[in-house]
Amino acid sequence: MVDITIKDVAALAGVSAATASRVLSGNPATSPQARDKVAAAAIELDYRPNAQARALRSTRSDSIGLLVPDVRNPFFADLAHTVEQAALSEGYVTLLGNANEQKEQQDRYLETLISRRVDGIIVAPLGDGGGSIRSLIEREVPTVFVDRTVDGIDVPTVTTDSAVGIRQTVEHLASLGHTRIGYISGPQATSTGRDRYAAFAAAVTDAGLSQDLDLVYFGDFQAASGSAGVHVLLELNDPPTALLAADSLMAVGAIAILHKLGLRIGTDIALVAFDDIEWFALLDPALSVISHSVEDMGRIAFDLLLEVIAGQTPQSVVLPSELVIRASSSVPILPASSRRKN
Amino acid sequence: MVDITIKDVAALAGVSAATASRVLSGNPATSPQARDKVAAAAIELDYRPNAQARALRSTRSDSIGLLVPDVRNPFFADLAHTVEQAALSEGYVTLLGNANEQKEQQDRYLETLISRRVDGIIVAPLGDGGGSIRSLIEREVPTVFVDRTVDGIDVPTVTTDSAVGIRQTVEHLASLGHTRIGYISGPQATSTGRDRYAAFAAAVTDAGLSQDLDLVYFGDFQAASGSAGVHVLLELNDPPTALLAADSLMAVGAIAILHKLGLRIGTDIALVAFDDIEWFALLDPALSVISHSVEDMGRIAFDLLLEVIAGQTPQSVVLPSELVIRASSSVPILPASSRRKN
DNA sequence: CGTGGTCGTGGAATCGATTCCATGGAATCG
DNA sequence: CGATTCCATGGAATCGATTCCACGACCACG
Repeated sequence: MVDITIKDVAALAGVSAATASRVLSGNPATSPQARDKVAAAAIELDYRPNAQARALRSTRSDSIGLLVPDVRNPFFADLAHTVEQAALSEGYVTLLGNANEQKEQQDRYLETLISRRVDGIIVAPLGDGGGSIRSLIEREVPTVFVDRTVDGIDVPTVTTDSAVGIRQTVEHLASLGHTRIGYISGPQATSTGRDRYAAFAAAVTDAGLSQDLDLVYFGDFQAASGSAGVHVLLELNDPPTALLAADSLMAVGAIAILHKLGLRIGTDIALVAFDDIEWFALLDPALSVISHSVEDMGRIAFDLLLEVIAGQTPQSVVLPSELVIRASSSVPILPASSRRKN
Repeated sequence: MVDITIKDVAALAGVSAATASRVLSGNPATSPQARDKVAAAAIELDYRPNAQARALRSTRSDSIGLLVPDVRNPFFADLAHTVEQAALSEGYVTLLGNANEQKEQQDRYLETLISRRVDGIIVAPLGDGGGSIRSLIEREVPTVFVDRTVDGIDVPTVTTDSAVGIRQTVEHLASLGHTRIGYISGPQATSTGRDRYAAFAAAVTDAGLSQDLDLVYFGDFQAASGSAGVHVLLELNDPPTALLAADSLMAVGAIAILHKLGLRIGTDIALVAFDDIEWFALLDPALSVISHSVEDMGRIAFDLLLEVIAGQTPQSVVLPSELVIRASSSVPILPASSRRKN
């Protein structure tokens, strides 16, 4: 690697390194001549400042960290995209990390981000408030949580009020005649897993539907557990006639297994998924979803982070969710006798 | 931000910064007593080395850059995931950037990665060899291209031999009776766009099918252009009876518009997509695809990068592709007279 | 008992950029 | 015209960690 330093630029321009630095960082205390010479020299040499050295001295790195639980989850891919675009427009680079829904990898990435002295971190956290999450707070690294929260850790967050969408969904399914709704839950180690489960339980109770605990399967937000959940729920003596999956990947797993079992979604069994993904509208039948805005979530998270970096303590934001009804949950339930058996 | 430096650790341990540094970086020239005291002090203070300062002095940053054209494209999300896992297992952190299929943003990210002095860069490049791509080479930054190449830039690459899968697809469609295959191409500014188009043209010629130029639509690898392509191709006086989309996002766009037009995929029109995405198997009918291994591509790209960083010049690798036949292209073509009109 | 060698250690230089401080020349004012 | 302010500039300190170099302590050998 051929490295060109500010001294090379200064030498070619015939000024000192100090002056070169001033010109290159837009310090007004420079003469037009110096400005021209340094600018020309920098272009001539194709000079790129060493971000390491700059950050070392000025204690800012113009970079933020974004830690998501799974890049392959379209929701988080979209989130990464919007955060990155928002950050870029403010001159920040986003270092994206992937925790793979594993606390261990999350900790490893947080360590790295801390030691790289990023200016701030946006994280969709998992696990409890232990490990590196705690370090983050103790070291006063500007931090914002997205999508999920952590008990006992008080940082600004951007979350979705899942309860509204889930209540709408349960009421919608109840109005179609469903009395037994199967719920494929997220892990209780995540706040979204817990919140959505609580919202589901409350909505089911209020709607006067079956509160049979067997109707809940606890997955891990990954596709395979969606398949497993469907398997378990359909094995019940009195299986559900409708399913609600707590995230898109588990919904994908559920769809795959329902296809394999020969069950027609929307006719034999209703299905609704949390998270609105472009692909869901393309399925046949199109999937009903509980929708919330990733764009808003990403942009607001970054805005909050900027405020935290500036030393303020902004209020947390809760975004709405709402049911979008499509073909996968629009047909009234058939009498049990006329339903196909698998 | 509360920062604890190596001096704090050294002071608490009662040794000099030099000794503390030696202990912490595993230098053998240290006494057991010093080792114990420094280790205890580091834990006591929850010390994290400043990666900036370390990288500044030692000229390695233990990080690599990965630049993809679009994180929201499942193929690249998967690629990011595999590269990241491979890198992590070797102690490297991956800084992921998103070019958004725009040369300008690609250049901006490359600038940033260069100035952060990453140890190496894996990039799925776009555009010609100008701009920052050229700087990369001139500065001898260890670089590996994945998925795509750039004319005139000679760095190790990992690509897919699209020709085999495309030839299989054309032959397969021909055997079902299709004579007019519509092709939704990627942009000719990318090597994959050009290669796949050339492969398609050659295969069509060899199979003795229509070489009508109107049957080719040039898209941009994004969903909207898939929809536009279908629109244009179906407007032809003699429209195609089968479609091949050059990537998954354009296939998604194509599927969306075909649904809207009321055309049944697999029956009214055959459809095959390049890139095997989990979701494609879930569609009804399941989508035939040209499959190639992202896992191999990501892992090999990282292996090559390690070799380049070590000063070697490894051979480029070309991975195979193959047709996977599913329901979207398995029914022989119906006589034109019996087909539905849109 | 003196010399040579090993070994752990601390001081100081270093990486590249930024920034404080002092300097000298030009400009402005009384 | 002398005194004061202003401003561009270069020298030097600085950020935090690594590493070269030299020093002193200790052991061993002749």
